Amino acid sequence: MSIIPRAFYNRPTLTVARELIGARLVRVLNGQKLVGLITETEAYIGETDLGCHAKAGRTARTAVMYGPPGHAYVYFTYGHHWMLNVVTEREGFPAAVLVRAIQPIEKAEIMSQRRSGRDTFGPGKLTQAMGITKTENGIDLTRRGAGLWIEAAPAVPARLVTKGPRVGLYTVPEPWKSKPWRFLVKDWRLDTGG
DNA sequence: AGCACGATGCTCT
DNA sequence: GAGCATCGTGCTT
Repeated sequence: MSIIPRAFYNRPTLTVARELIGARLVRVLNGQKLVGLITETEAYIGETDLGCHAKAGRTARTAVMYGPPGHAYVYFTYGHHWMLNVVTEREGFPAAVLVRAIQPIEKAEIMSQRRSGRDTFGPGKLTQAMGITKTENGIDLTRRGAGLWIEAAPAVPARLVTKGPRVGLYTVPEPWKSKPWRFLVKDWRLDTGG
């Protein structure tokens, strides 16, 4: 399988968010190669997007979003959960795609164990299933070196993809709160042919 | 099956 | 010191 190159991420964030649906998220953990298909994403686009962390400008936390595309932006929230994002657009423009759900397809049993048998559907759940924490913040997802990368996969046809408002932006003002910048697979599941 | 709420700690004001 | 791109439990229907 081929790693998705940096040029893929150096494009409009909405395009990247849509095209990451179906891609293979790969994580090497304790010598095991865990793989999940990305089934849900959200776009966060620049300082003018009041749902995006970069709305407050460049800070220690958001610095990664201002860096080159194709890197991981991992942050901690609600006192419990790690969120995995992929930095998009040109260096200097803060934007990223939040990976909200995966469908485990290789070593699914390991990921299930790490979740005590519960599902991996949710942004904080997939990072727990794949062992992604602040250690992975800032790593280059276009190389295998750090044990976390994204591989290309067959395109998911438009009829299988839905979009809607982003989740959890309770206090974000309109129009940002309702922008249809969330992409997800219908029925939460891709046909893996077996 | 759905909703309400508490957990829990980091980041920014 | 408040708020937060969430999750799991427990209670209600």
